[in-house]
Amino acid sequence: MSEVKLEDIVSLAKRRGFIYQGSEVYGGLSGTWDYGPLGVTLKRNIMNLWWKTFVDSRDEMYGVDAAILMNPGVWKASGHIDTFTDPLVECSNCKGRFRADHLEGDKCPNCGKTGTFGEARQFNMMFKTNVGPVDDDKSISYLRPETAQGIFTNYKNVLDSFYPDLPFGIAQMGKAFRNEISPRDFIFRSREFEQMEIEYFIHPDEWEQMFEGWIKGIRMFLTSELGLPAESIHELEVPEDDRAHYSKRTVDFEFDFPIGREELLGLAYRTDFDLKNIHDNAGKNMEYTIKGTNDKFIPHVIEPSFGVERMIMAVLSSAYREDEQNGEKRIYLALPEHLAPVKYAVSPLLKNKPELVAKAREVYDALKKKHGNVMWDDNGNIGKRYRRQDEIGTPYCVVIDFDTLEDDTVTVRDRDTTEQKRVGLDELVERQDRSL
RNA sequence: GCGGGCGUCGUAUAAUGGCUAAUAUGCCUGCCUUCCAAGCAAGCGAUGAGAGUUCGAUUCUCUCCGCCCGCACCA
Repeated sequence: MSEVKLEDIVSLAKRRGFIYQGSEVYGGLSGTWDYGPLGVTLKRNIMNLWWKTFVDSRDEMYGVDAAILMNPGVWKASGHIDTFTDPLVECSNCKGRFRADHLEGDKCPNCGKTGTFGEARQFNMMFKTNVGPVDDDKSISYLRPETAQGIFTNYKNVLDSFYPDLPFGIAQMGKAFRNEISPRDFIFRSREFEQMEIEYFIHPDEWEQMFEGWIKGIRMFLTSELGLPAESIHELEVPEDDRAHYSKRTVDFEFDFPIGREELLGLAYRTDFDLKNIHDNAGKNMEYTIKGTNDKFIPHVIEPSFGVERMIMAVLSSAYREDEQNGEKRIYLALPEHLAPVKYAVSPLLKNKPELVAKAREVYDALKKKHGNVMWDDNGNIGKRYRRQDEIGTPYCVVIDFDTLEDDTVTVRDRDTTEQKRVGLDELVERQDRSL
């Protein structure tokens, strides 16, 4: 399973309508990806599952959906304008480029020459744009490089509307943009991506136990909900040197991707850094008063930050299977049933028998009405349909044959075992599955 | 962003400075088919974009775009 190659996933994703290169007909645009009919469903299933797990099924969570364009003051205060701007210098000898603030002296780390560096140039990883019709310095804004700030800027609004007890959290899913120097590895690092983030507001005295609680919650989500194999998930305690300056503890959840072990999501204790910024810079009181007391303080924050595309890549690569069937290679996606873009494929055993087709249509309509994500498939022969559905991860293929006409039972074929069971129609339609 | 490699139907591959760019698979239409890519027949579908050299370029050259590998980057 660790032998899954990224190119196999990319090829399947394109061939079967999950993920295409962005702007492909115009030659593409580096770092962008488009989701096809199956991909968008898979993606939404994952996002809905996350929302259901961390927001809908909890009492202390609140959702928001903030604007992508924000007042540039946000990015000044957050440090993004300063720290996302890396001064780069170029060596005139070997043409290598390096971050000026990472160099020791004027010796080129590549070719070893000294005194070959030109002037440092700024490179900002935020996408800059202009708000309003006038293109001048005053109109500059940025596409958000993270969704977190849209939560912090609404912290006060949520307080005013709900005044929840601590601890409570605000969650958001949405697009973020980073002008990466080199987007790579399929959807793993792209310039436009989607985040799912929570800012969990706590009393500072409780941060350690809250942090542990989030570690457990995340583990549970990755394994029980997303169905990722526990042995492929690794928790990395990020050492102080590698942490953001405001973070007192960060744990990266890493995953064994086809491209190697890489970060899947991050969990960071951000202290009161962000709210304090707003408190100090925007002149707004961000303090929280414990109800019935005069105990006032700026809440601290624990931030789980998920990348949607990385979840998708983890799910796809851990679901990708190849095995042998009658001497032929069989490719299938062992997706958890509740994530699969198509849950049932319905076929008449034979396409040229009108009574079978009519009955199959009935079954299809009934299942579609009940479950939504059901596909009609009468292409070629039955074996071909099975293989086709295997590749897109459809857990169940329902086949209507001559017996169905007699006793209202159908064949349900299982994707992973390829075994077939005879199931009553009523039982199938009323079957409770894990809904999203 | 640097260095190297690469770019041919949806996918995977082949070939060529000159006839209609080939094969498999896929897709599609018809026939057939009583459970794991069967068969028959017809069809669709590509030289990434632009410029140059040339009588003629998919092939050679250049620019751009994109992909892959390494370096760097990944707040």
